Amino acid sequence: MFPVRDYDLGATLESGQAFRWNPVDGGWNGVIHDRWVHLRADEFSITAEAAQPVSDWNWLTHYLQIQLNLAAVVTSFPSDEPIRAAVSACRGLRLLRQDPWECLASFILSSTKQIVQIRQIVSVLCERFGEPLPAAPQYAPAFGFPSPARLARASEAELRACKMGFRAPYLLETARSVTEGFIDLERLRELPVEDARHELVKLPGVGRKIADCVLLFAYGFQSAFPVDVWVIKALQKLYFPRRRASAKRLRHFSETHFGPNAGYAQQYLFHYMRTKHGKL
DNA sequence: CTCCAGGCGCCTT
DNA sequence: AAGGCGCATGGA
Repeated sequence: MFPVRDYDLGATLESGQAFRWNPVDGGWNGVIHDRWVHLRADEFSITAEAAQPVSDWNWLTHYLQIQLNLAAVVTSFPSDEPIRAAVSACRGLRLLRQDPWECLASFILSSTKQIVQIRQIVSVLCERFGEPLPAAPQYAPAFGFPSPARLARASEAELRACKMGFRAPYLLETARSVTEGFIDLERLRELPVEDARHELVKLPGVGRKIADCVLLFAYGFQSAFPVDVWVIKALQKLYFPRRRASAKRLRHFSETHFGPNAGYAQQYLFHYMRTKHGKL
């Protein structure tokens, strides 16, 4: 059990940054670095149940970013009305610190897909290509996220059979690039964010948006600001309600307005737009 | 039925 | 530099 304040576990796990958390029994089942875990939360703490005895929970607390000072992050936001409304409506929403390969592969599969569909594709991919993992017996079987080497050995047809459509060759080529050492995902941690982004967008199927998702959700570069259709809607509606702003204008605004934790602000705007503000 | 979804790559201007 | 289009698949 981990004491936490101001942590909305459900919003965090289901806000479209990770795709493998399933709500069960008032909590969530998921897999972190090949370890099955059941999480539940109350007002003051998060409780974890693993399949096997755990002596060091660092993998979990790091993933959940339990030690992060959220108040300090929120204080760094600009004090304008839209971001205040988003923060107020999504109190306790956090950013996870995910595995780079799983995050990269998942977001390659995300383009022009709804979150529910991304979850479905990733689920089938893990069942077919991931390693079976020990899980608590009363729950569904668990699988690890397939390694780059395993997916590199798959055929494009096998991947297409997971319903990923035209994204299959992108995932396959990227898995091969990682396996063959064309890109070193661990080394990106040590690079400046611009250099890490430059490396990521070399991969097929990885443009600016998906690269920024990986930089933000896996590597913790909190200045990375993924601009997708929802964020464009949010920026347009909340910050430029009168005139239509070009994509370039919105991008420039996103890079200059939100400060050092812009990526965190982005997640609030994204979640606010999707859940609370969506029908406007 | 049509429209569009946490885009990207490639082709025109 | 900026904009248009096709790409699979399946909900709404």
